[in-house]
Amino acid sequence: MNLELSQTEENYLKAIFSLSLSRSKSVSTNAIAEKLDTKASSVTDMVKKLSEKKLIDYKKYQGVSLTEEGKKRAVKIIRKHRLWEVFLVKHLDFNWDEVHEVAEQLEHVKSIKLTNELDRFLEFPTHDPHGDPIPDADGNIDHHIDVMLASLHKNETCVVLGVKDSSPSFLKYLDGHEIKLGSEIIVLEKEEFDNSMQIQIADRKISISQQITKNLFVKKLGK
Amino acid sequence: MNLELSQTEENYLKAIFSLSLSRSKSVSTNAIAEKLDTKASSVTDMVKKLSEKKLIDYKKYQGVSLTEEGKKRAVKIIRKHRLWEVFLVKHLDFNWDEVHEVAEQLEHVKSIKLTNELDRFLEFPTHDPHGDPIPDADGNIDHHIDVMLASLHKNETCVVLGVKDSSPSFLKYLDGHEIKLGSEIIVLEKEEFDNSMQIQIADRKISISQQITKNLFVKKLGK
DNA sequence: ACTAATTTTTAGACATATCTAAAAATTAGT
DNA sequence: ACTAATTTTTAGATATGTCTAAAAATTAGT
Ligand SMILES: [Mn+2]
Ligand SMILES: [Mn+2]
Ligand SMILES: [Mn+2]
Ligand SMILES: [Mn+2]
Repeated sequence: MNLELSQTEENYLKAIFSLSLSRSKSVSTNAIAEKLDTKASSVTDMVKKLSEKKLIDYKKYQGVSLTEEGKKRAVKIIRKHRLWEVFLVKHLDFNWDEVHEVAEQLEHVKSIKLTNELDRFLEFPTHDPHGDPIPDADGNIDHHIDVMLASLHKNETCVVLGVKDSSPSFLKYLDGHEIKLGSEIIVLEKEEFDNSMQIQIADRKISISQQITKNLFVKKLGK
Repeated sequence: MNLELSQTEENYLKAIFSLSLSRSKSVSTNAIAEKLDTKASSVTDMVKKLSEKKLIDYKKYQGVSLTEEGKKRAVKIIRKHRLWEVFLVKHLDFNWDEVHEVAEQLEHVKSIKLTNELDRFLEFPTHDPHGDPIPDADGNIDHHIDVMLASLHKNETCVVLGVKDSSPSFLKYLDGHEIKLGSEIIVLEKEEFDNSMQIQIADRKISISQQITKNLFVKKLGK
């Protein structure tokens, strides 16, 4: 039994981890297939392999969940992914919509020293460029207080903490409207009809659709 | 025909490149097998594949050599490898004997922007931690002026520019004797019998074997 | 030039990871 | 509870990269 995982195996663990956060409980074969853009039959094969390695619990037709060891491995990969994203934005002049693809590769580099030294070099960042929390060296990870902008009411004020969708197209949309992490938003109007919002951000008033408001993590501001 | 090369294919190109520098002309199947710690039969298979991709010239039983395109690819990988080594030593507190293994992984990350931004971030270094020259973005590369310490005579003085062998064991030996890039060395004696040398380095006098003197690139100092 | 040693290639096998198509199991609808 | 739709698994193929053992070609020695 090989302790070193292939990049593919690591990607499966990460996918299962992130799927169990939302849908909780056990994760279906199809959900994994969709997330990884592969076929259900391929997932079944891999799931058997990871199960033999005791990284996931799997019973035929019952879906899968990560074991403690599997969870540990997944968190380590996520830690690396997010640290590299911080590096790319802070030091290599990448925009937040360009980092994901590169971090997908960097996250598989195996060296504990590399990860921890990178963490130190970056001065132990707590969040990545998309507002996602970075696990510490022991695997502890803060979870999102998932308040979406969509849940706010007229006249409430908030600050943008993160994005749920971090696809380049969404991030470019936000860039285009100068919505960034830390931006303060006031909800001026909320349309009953399509749930779009009229908001004030800095000194601009704009209208954004529910597609947008459902993908922005925010913190409500007292008052 | 896939333009993206696998890590394995990249490693073959790099191996062939470095073998053609020393032995020049065409590189033998066995030499590649030894360099990559694999079997001759595996090399034959891969060599056919790279030949189909027009990255090497290959005729049965005649050995191989890189095409222009193959050379370009090899140099790009070497550029990445060496830039990452600089990063690890300068910013992540790695010793020069720890970087190679990690750079072997990092060199395969695909992103031209990543490479060029890293180069800028490092302020366009010309040499890696082992004294090897770093190709520029256009693939231009200085070649070693390969004067080895072994070729010097009694009373000649030189400065250490690089190491030929960059195995951890050799590098640790050098650390143990405080021999670094930039160290000035005076040849005090040269033994006829075993070619070992008595040298002066800083204010210490030490004796080093031919195994060592044959693996240190130096620049002679006028007088 | 012939034989022996060495190098290189081929043949056939195996492991990983993927796919399509068909079969089996589960779930949903009435 | 039965049937239909959906999900999941199996079976069989393909592609990559590796290996051992045997065959073929080259090179070296006399
Ligand atoms: Mn990402
Ligand atoms: Mn991210
Ligand atoms: Mn190296
Ligand atoms: Mn080096």
